[in-house]
Amino acid sequence: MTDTSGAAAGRRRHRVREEALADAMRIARRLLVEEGPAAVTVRAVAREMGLTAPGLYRYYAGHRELVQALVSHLYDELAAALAAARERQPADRPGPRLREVARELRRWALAHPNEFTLLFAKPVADADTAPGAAAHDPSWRFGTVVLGLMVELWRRGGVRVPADLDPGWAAQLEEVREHLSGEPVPLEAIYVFVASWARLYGAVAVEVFGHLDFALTDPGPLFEHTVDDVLAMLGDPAA
Amino acid sequence: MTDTSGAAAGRRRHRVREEALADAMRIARRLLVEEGPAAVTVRAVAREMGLTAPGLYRYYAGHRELVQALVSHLYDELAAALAAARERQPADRPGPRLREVARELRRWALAHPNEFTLLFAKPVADADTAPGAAAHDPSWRFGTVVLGLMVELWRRGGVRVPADLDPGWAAQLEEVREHLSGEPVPLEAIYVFVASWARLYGAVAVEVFGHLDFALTDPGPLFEHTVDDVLAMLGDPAA
DNA sequence: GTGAATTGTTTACACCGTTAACTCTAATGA
DNA sequence: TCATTAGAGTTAACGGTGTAAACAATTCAC
Repeated sequence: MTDTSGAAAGRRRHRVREEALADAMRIARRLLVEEGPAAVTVRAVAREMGLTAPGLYRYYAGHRELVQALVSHLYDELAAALAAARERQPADRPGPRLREVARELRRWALAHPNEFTLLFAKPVADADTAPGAAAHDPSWRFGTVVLGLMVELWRRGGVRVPADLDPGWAAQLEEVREHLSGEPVPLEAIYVFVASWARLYGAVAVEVFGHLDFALTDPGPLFEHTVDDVLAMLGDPAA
Repeated sequence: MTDTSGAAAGRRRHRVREEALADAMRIARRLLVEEGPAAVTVRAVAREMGLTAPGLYRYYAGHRELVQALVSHLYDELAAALAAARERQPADRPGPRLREVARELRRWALAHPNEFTLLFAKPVADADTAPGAAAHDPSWRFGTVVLGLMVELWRRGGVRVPADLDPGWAAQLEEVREHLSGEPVPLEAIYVFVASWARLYGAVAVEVFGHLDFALTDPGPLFEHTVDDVLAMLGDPAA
């Protein structure tokens, strides 16, 4: 009647499919949050979508793909949260921006322990996360927010570059540099970036997984101290 | 015939039971290593022990208890490995001892990723790990090896205590202090211990979970640098 | 020897991932 | 327009899982 064009119909079926996929993600997410990682199951998601288990196979090739899609979805969400945090500070002050982003990373992780666990503690590297194929994997999307600010800090000078850079690293760090929008960042600075990144990420992980519970009820100040250190290492002029 | 004493029989049945428990742990461990965490299952362990699934319930109340026992077992093994590493350095040099222990922690984690994941990334604190009931939980057994060396370092002086200690921490740190064999360690020093511990643990975790793979093929030197920092923070005279 | 633990078993139920075969509906194309 | 085809969904089935109940057998204690 109104529109019998094939292209429009094609677009519509595509849209419906997209909505079903989004629905599955919404449900999987809720199961993860409310009942833990073990609850995000093919049958449970299918059930809540109003269809039988094999029906879900029209959308995901199996349980593995389902949770992989969820992981990717969560990386995007985290990246968006970090980007939003970054925008809460003036663009010309990368130091405060990085601090805000670091805080948001911790906040997000603490507020979403199940999600963070899924992202952080994938038992074994997915094999396609080998060094080199960095830019394509989902985790890059949120790491890049932090890395971008570090580049910004480097541009303003002040990053304390180490004198003795392990020679074996040149090749890999080179690889990372290529993904930094062609910035001529020296390898020594990239090394500092990686070290800083590892420190922030590690601090959050240790706290989220409760390995500080034996001593601290509020590790917040400890984390602030870590951020101070990292910013000092990156030569934040406002630190 | 030889011995019909009830006590001896009781001891024997007890020994047999202990052996069955040890057997279960051995099998669970192998399954964890060779086929991942998902493979350590009640039925699989029972099967390999030569009995039916419900039979295993005479030894473990359920799947949860089984893997909990495995976790405890692994904590003990890790603690033993760290203690052995500690003994590889002279007793009067706590700095090198701590370095050796830190290296062993990393080595163990990298050599046993599945085990480390199980220990580190328990999705949610087991609720009995709340601050206070520290000394009883299995993780204390291996954390104490590191903490003990830190106390030793403090005793030689040199630990840089922070001037501004968050007042809210006094109570919990006090709790930790009590488990340090009655040493009169100042709370500020204990704060440094916790911070150092978090840093080491976090560095290992980030590496084991592959979050440095995007940049580094060999994060070893980075870890050495972290140990340097920690030892400096603890005022190692030999650093 | 008798009673009671201890250690197993078989059976059963509900859930899981996944495959195969089938139906129905909607888009496609001559 | 009408036959064809691709897509979405179904039911049935297989092997795997955790766990509970009821039962049998062995071994310990007195």
